[in-house]
Amino acid sequence: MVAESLTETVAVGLAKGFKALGDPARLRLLSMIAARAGDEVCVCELTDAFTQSAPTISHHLKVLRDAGLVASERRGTWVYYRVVPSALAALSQLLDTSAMTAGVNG
Amino acid sequence: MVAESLTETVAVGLAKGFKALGDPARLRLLSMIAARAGDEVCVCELTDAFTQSAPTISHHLKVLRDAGLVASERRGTWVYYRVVPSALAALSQLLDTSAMTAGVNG
DNA sequence: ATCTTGATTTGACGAGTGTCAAACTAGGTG
DNA sequence: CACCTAGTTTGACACTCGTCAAATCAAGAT
Repeated sequence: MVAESLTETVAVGLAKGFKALGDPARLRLLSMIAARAGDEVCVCELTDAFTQSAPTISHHLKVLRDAGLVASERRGTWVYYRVVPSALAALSQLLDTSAMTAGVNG
Repeated sequence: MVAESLTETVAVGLAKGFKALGDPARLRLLSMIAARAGDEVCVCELTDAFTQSAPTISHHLKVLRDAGLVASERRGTWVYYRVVPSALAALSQLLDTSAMTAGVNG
């Protein structure tokens, strides 16, 4: 990761992703969804695991969805969420590169 | 990354880190600092590269510092910033694990 | 059609955030 | 000392965010 490669435009897009992760509730939501490993998680399961109200959970899921970190699908009465691995990988890679770059040379 | 391993307390700490990255200016700042690879970057260099005012840049650097992502040191008239690789690695790892977990199994 | 359950949307409110101008601190120079 | 440059802190303001209650939408059951 080089400074010149991170233009304002690119930074805005990436920041959107990190911003979505910048809330404990959303981080836990993503964690629970990711733990399903390919399977989806019903929203009802998620709301049950949190103290926050259903509208609040729905709001957080929307933020994660708008950031492209998760995707949702309705099947009958229930809505299922799953992670978007490539999106998470992109964010991870940015930090990983930074860490390595910082440790490798001088 | 398993859902049960991400307790509320842990989530709060990690979210703090991601939250600090959730702003384009801070992401670019971190990028510029990380690009120095072991060396430090003078604040004067950073302020010159941004359209925002010096107080604003100083504020963003403080947010990154409070999140433990960067460290600062004063030498004479100037203040130098450097990344904290372990902190970035921790955040990166969380996302990396998520992505892999989600892609590996069902 | 009516009712029930699951999920999202709307509206509102308090708390937090990004930004700048102005004031202030830290260190060096005349 | 006075002065200057580098950087941070303070105060203020508009804007966003997290949260919930109430209303609404979606799909099935009676």
